[in-house]
Amino acid sequence: MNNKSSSYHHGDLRQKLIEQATLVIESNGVDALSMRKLGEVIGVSRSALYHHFDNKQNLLAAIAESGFATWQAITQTFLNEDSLSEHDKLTKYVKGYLEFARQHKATYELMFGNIIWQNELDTESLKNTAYDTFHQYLNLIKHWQDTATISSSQNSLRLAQVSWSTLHGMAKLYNDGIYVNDTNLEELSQSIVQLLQTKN
Amino acid sequence: MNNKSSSYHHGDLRQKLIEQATLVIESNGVDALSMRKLGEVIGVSRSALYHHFDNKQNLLAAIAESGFATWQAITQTFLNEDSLSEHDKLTKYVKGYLEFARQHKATYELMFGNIIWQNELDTESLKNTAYDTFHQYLNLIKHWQDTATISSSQNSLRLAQVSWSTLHGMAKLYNDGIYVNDTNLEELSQSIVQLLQTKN
DNA sequence: TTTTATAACTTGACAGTGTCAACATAGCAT
DNA sequence: ATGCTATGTTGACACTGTCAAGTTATAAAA
Repeated sequence: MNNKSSSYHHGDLRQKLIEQATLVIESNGVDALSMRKLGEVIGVSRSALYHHFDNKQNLLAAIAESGFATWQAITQTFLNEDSLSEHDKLTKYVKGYLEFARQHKATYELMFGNIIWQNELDTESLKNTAYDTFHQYLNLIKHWQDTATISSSQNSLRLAQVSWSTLHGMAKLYNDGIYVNDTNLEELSQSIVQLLQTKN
Repeated sequence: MNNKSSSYHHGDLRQKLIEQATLVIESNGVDALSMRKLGEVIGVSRSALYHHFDNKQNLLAAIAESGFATWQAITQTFLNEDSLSEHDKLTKYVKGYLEFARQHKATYELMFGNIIWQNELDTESLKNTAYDTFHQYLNLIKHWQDTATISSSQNSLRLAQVSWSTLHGMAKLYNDGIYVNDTNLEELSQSIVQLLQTKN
């Protein structure tokens, strides 16, 4: 009775699934994630997962959402540090973005990948979270333009879109194995900041 | 001796497979491609494909390689037009890149995706082709810096990496469904060009 | 021309996948 | 105690990529 009751109802299975799935994809890639194996590792039958996620894609979406939360927490940490200059915050944002993408390759892939964005899923809250992240970035761009930290010769929205594209593109090119030399990331961060600072 | 043109039951199956597979992925996405169905549609057994490609990934790599060839041909067309100014060529390159990515979503995804770049496959020639493409872009950046078409305040290699990241990131964000408004692409192209032109 | 070697192709099989229907149980609220 | 619901299980289905073993068509060699 003791062992049976303790092993039947898992209690926090949903959270455990997200955590274990994240572990798997970060060490072996998104494609290596199997619903059946995931249940096996946790010690639960293959169908149990479907009481917590309608399908595999929704599990992946949950991982992505927790990824956005992590990134939001990271940025809040240094954006609230009063001792940092605006320029330092900009540099930290750029470097931090690329580091986050590198340290959570698979999660980052999910956050901005077609698996989540091209299909109609239960991703309403995820899409809102993602939009919040971009909206916060747009506000930062505006603020840095106001404080003359970066060039204000361009429309804020477009500059935000273009510069975020740069961050995303570099993260992808690195993560997907096209930019292989990791010591470059520091230099490339500097280049991005420099490009944003140039005026005309 | 010319082996590939020699006709058997099917003539040039290898080429047909690439063409049909491209059709499938461009209309239904890379994930929708099934080796078995592909053979079925062409009228050949499931195992026939493996006499032309060691595995599915190598078929995808072949599609990617033909994608690089297409892109190379497109750029050559307008880069050789003497009537165009350097500034026009730059604009055409940026707009053309984003349009190419949009018109060949799935092929573009393969060209720069982890499927090809993260595994060790028969991709030596593919990787060389890809490297040639980037090398040509780097030379263009140098040339445009020499002709004062764009800013020369940054190291050429780094500027090439950063600006290519911008192109790639924007293409990905658009293709993966995060940037949904297609009328933006024209404006965003202008923004990229403008950013490259600014001097300090 | 006949033989032979080889490239192209087929069938059968295996291990794996996501997901659903049907059933079973645990634990809580009534 | 009774019933409800969340949570779990097993069996099954229709897929998937890929390989081993066998077959045939065609080009080269005899």
